[in-house]
Amino acid sequence: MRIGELSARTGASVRMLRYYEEQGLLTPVRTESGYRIYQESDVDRVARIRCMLSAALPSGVVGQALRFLLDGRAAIPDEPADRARLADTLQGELNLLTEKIESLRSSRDLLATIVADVRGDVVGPGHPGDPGGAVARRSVRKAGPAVGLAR
Amino acid sequence: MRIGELSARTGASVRMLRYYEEQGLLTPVRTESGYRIYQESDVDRVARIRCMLSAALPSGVVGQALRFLLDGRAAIPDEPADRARLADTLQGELNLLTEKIESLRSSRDLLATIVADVRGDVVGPGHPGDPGGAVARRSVRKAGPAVGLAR
DNA sequence: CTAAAGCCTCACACCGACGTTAGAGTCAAG
DNA sequence: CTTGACTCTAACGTCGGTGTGAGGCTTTAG
Repeated sequence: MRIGELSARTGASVRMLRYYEEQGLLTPVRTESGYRIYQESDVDRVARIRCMLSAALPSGVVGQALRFLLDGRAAIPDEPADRARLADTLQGELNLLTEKIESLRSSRDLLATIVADVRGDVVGPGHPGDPGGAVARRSVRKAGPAVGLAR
Repeated sequence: MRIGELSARTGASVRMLRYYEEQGLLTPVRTESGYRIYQESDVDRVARIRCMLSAALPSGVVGQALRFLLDGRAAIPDEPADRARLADTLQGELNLLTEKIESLRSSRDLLATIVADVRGDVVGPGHPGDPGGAVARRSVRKAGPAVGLAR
């Protein structure tokens, strides 16, 4: 497919797709006239890219991770030494990714606490028309630092 | 404490601390001569700010979260309608964040299996005493940029 | 008192991840 | 063949988060 279709199917702008290519995250082939031709699998790939970039992962990490996430074992070298090096590299990125996830989880938990407070706590005395449902009422009363830091 | 000490204790540059203030995320008092004076609690606060910013949360959300942390329930609007809107906004961010986390986790898991694959092949059948955690085992032998990261 | 260290406020610069525009080529349909 | 949608490259603009000075006060140590 060409870039317009990929854009439509992924929600990424044409500009973003070209930018990803510039960064080595996508490598479409070209027609004689220079048009980019993408594969079906690139739809998936773009989704991954956007997810990882939106999590503020360095594009180098994104690129490296993508090569193996999407190309699978085909990219595994034969030489044992090469494989060892590769494993270490990937392990480093794995650790980065894990850190990032922990950081995100911490932020999410903090956000969840706040949401619960806003929804629940301040309901106040005698507010008849209030549709009480969705979220539990009990939460932080004095608004202390209820959430720990991850780091 | 003054800005230098806070910088040293948080690892954030002086520039960053001033920038956070500019964005309303920190509100140190000033001496007569204009020096910023921070509180103990600001150490924690900076850690939270950096955590949330590194998670690429929208600055508005960070600001609201931080305002909540600073002012406690005082930051929650009185008007039920305002509260509802705020809660919805935050809930939306919360959901987005949760999705992002799930997606990243799936990427991480995939990456983990690949690493295990590569490493497992390298290590061979019997390797009992190997603690899976640390990396630097039998790595970079020939050295050289086999898998260079851009940037 | 004086020098060094620390802090202040601009203010310009940079990088990543885009948006936008301009000018030109390509392609399918009428 | 012409038109209009699509694509190309190239370049500049923007915005958030930082680095890096310049020039001038303040505080602290000797």
